[in-house]
Amino acid sequence: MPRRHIFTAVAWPYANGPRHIGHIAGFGVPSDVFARYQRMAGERVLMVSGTDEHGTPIQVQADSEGITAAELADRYNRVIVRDLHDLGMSYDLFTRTTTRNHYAIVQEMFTALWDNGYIVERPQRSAISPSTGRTLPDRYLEGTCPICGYDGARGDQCDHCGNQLDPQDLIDPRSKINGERPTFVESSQMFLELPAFAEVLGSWLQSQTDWRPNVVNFSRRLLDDLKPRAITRDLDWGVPVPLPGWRDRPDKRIYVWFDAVIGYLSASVEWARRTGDPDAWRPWWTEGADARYFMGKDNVVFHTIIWPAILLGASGRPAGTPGAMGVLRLPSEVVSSEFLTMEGRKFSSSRAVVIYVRDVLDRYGADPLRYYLAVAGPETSDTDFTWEQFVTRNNGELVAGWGNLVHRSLSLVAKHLGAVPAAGELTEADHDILSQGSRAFASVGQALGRSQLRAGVTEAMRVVAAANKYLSDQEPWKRVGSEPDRFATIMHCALQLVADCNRLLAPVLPATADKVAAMLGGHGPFAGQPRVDEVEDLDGGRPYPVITGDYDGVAAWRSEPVVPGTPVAPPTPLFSKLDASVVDEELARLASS
RNA sequence: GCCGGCGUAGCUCAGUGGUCAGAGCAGGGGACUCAUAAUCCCUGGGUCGCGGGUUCGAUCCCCGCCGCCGGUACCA
Repeated sequence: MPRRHIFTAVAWPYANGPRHIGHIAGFGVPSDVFARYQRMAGERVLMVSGTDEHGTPIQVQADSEGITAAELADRYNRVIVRDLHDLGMSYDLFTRTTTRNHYAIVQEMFTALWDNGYIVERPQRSAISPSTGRTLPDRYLEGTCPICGYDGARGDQCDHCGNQLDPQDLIDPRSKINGERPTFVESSQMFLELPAFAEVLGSWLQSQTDWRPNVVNFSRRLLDDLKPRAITRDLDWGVPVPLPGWRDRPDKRIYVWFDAVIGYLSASVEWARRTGDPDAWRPWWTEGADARYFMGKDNVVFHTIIWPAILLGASGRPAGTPGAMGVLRLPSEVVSSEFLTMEGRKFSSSRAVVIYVRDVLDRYGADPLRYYLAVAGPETSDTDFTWEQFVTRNNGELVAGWGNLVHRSLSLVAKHLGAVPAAGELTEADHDILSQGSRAFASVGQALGRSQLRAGVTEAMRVVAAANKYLSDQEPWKRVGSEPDRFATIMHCALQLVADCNRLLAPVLPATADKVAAMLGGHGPFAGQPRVDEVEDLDGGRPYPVITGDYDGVAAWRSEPVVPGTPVAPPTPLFSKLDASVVDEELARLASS
């Protein structure tokens, strides 16, 4: 079977701070498990992302710290790169939106849309901060609600009475940033003509029968009321507008969301250029490829409406001619996760309801976190994270389930045999357990290929449990001296199951998988691990770190026979049992931070 | 307000128009000792939110209600 091209597009984390585990649960673990599975299954995967660094929030935060937006973005780009690398995210390229390559591609796409008539200039009335001259987004506006009189109404909506508001109607409007009264100024902005794509988007969405229902339903409703959307702002931090009279203006920039989604394309191009073949990205952007996009549900509108509209318009659809990037394929699936809540509350950095990825990695390691988020993450509905469940899953499933299977099997072999034994005659029980291992590749693979992590991991862990039961039933430790042949056969089967389960779990537990593979006597790459490279900007900009990796030669998604005679050393524990006091410690951290 | 989702054993969740509604964990009992007191077996426990309706029959379909949550795109 020919290898398919599978584009794995991972939502771009915003570089205004460290990421918390809710972010990772939404875009991180699901995308990486999917990509790793597809690579093991033999497909050609291109997985890209980067930090999203433009926009008002970064500008505002930089101002408050007395540094430039670029300096702030540099800082958090580095923090996020380190977090995602340590989490084991196997990007082919994790870059950023402040590269010259990205600027160029964004401008190409803008130009293509402009040439096809899908971008038009219109006056727009918007709130401007008098002290900076910058657009003040609705989220930074507050005032008294003209409908109910509530004083904390946001610019676009009153949290008290729930009515949608026009910012200009706010009584006594003020900036949340510095309290000043905004001025409402009419200025020219560029608008993306979303209504022109309504019909094409409608039939495209209609044809998606196997997406998660929440994504399709939500998107179809949006189509009913599409309006042109401003894609520029009065701001000096962002990609310049590539038009005469606009290009050199210091106060007009492309809106952050327009440029951020184009990152999927620019990162693909950057990856290709770095491989030495500037066109190498194209096979992942043609109709024959599979293009999966992973994100939290707050990003759905950008991936099912705005990004497809950009792709369509720049490709000359529904009318026009393809731009410089050619005809670009639409997402084949938009995979959205719901939200993770934290001990019953919504994540909120400002209210210290937050668990940072870095802290979990440092204290408990990447794989336990990946495992938890894969098996108990917000796959189909909002899901609560509790430390108690984290500890319970870690101890009961990783330590006592999978870790124990590996440890007891390898201990017995190392102690009494020193190498993988050959199997003698197989009993029915032997055949049965071996068959459970080999058959699981189909069922677990099907689940992971459809981004059903919970089902896939649960199925793999069922095999782990069956193997533990097999050992308990066969009681090999009673046959060491009395029935050496039977002992060898049982242990051969046990090691085969360890090897099989290790592959089944490798997409979720890549670091652990490498350890187990090594303990079974393997050499060379097994799961494949990312690395951080410091690179030069390809077009003369500043250097920056990227996450990349060579994932060729990862273990195959099938049962491979263990080889008799391979030396087996005594194992070291794979996971650490967590004391119940961890729960109290972490809760205390939350409460006091 | 509008749109959507959820409400199933103590906890976290799965599930189907029809034999006794399931899993894991927690609880109770037992076996074993290779293994990080890990593993394995047995077991108690549920008006499937409430009230109607459709149907021979609904936890799963429809309506209403209560509760919880999310979205409401110029917040990423």
